[in-house]
Amino acid sequence: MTTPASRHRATMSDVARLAGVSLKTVSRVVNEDGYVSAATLVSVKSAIDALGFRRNEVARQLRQGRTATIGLVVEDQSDPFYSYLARSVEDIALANGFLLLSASSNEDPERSRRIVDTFSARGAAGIILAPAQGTDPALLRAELDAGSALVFVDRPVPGVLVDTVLADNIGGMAAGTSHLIDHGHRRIGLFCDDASVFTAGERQTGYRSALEAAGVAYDPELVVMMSPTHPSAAEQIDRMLASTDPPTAVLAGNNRWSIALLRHLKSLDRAIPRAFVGFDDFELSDVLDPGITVIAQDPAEMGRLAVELLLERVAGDDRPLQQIRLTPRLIERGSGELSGPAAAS
Amino acid sequence: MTTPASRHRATMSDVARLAGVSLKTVSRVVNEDGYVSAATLVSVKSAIDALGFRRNEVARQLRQGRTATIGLVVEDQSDPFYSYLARSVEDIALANGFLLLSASSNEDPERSRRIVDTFSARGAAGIILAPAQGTDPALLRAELDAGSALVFVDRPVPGVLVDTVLADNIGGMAAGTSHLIDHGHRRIGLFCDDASVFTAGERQTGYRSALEAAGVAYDPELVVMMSPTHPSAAEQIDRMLASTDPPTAVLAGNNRWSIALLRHLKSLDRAIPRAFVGFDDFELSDVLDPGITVIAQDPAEMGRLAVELLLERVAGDDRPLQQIRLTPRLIERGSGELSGPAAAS
DNA sequence: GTGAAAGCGCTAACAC
DNA sequence: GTGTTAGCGCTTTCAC
Repeated sequence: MTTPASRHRATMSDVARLAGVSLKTVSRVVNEDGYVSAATLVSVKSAIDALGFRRNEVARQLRQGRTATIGLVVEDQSDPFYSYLARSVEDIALANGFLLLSASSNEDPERSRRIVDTFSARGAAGIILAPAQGTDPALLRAELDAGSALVFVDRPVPGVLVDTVLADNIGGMAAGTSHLIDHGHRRIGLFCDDASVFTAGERQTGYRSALEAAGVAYDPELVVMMSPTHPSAAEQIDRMLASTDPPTAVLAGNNRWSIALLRHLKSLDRAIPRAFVGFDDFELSDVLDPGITVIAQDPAEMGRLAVELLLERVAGDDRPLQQIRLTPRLIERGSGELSGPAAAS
Repeated sequence: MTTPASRHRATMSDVARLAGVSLKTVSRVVNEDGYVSAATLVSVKSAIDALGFRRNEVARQLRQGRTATIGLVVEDQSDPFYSYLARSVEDIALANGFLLLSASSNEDPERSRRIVDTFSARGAAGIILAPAQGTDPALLRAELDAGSALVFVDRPVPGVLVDTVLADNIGGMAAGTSHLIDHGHRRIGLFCDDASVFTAGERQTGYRSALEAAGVAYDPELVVMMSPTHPSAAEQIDRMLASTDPPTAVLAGNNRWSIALLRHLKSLDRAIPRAFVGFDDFELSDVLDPGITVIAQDPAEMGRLAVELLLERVAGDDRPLQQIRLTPRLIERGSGELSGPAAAS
């Protein structure tokens, strides 16, 4: 291994001494700020090269009171929905000279709070947050009062008014439900997360409103709301499919539920129960047979809008609050177009 | 909990003034360092609460000359392989009080260099790097000389000696190739990235060595090496499958190639050509029909080992260089067990 | 047990 | 054009 007790990193003073100028002149050169004569410019630049000087960003940050860093907190960085969102945030942040601190809340409000707290103490210029359920509004308000910029993605925190980018979960799920109804289904199962998860609550609302609009009675036996990793999730799937009046079509409330359902159905060696529509697109949805019809969100677009809003606020934008809803897109691939018992045209 | 009136963040001096003690005493309380009498402890703590004081980490970092931050640079944060790796790094970093700066190199050495540079200027205690092909060893050595700790994951940079965690790409791909040979295949196609990508080069070596060990002649017509997103990738797949003596089995060099191949085959409405084995596991590999046999890496384990090595170095560990190779695991799911024309037992 | 003073490396304000 | 002086908020050193 190299460097136990090696080279000290050169500072601006070192450069100034070598170039025979003052500290401030070096600062001017490094920051391309103010006027420096051609001759000093050259000598300072060569001193910088000779010493391998690089500006210490921590010192700069302390002096300026702000940093070119933004924090991103999502539920799980390894969930494809969030990893696409994160990648998009990263690209735009980097292009604007900002670095990204990122972390996963694990849907734990305490972990989320600790992360936001630390990001803030590190002087993050702003934070993009997909708040965990149960996040305390008061703590976030304190954060705002302390001067942090904040943008919510995917879900809001009731009572905290900041720029927000959400999907139209109600409209999206209503569209997916109507799509199945249009193909003759009347008994449509819904598997989604617990209603305490904001998006799951909205999606359930969309499901019910589409049923109602079509005059189909709501049957609670057809709705399972829990995490797909919950111990009894598989059992609930079996119970619903084995009931005396089983669903002829199934809706999955998010990508994790889609995958859990498809995996479980395959393990039963049972075809998709006539029809299937999933919320969120996922890799290989088009390669399965039949292709999986989905209500696709655009996580990259969500990330892009969030980071652009944040960067504008950081730059001093004081427009009124922005509340954006992105419209999901129904992508027909086959699984959602399998006809039910009472097929319409 | 409401905020103090001021929009200004309270400092240690503010707390000291309110508590009627010196700055240093507050520092002692905040850092739980040295002895403070019970009475002062109480008054300082209540002043901290009253003002909503939180230590300014940037100032602390400047003074201490180090930060509790580690940087992670991968090819693409939204690639599942790297997102699992990143998630694992994040969890262990957070558990040790470190935050994660993360970015994607996009396989661009210039972007990678800029990121590493910035991480370093921000005082990252260490960096975990999946180096882009073409990364300049001299720049990384300069980084090391400046005192940064560095660990490579997934690939090394020739000539830069730091702790490294790699997969046994040669052994893994040899095992996958032998598996197909054992099932009677003699003409085995290989699709992988260009050999300039370290892992692709090693995997091709593993493929060739397994062929050689079995006395099967190497046929360059059966090997395509390029990015699966390369404009002519689809054309190359078609060409190989339509040749007069097509492969009876196919190997994919990574998860992106597996998905590209499966998608393309589906679009041709063509079954997997007798047999298929992919390097890297991927979501839904078990749900496809037949299930996809893979040579699975363990990205979470790779991340865990890398961050643990890094944290130990940061803590002053000076053991000799660690060079770890993780053994991939062949997971049989059906697609790799379809017999070829000359099936053995 | 506690405090005063110095200084981390930089930028802001204002000289000259 | 360039330099001087402060000081960001904290930790370190050393004195009491």
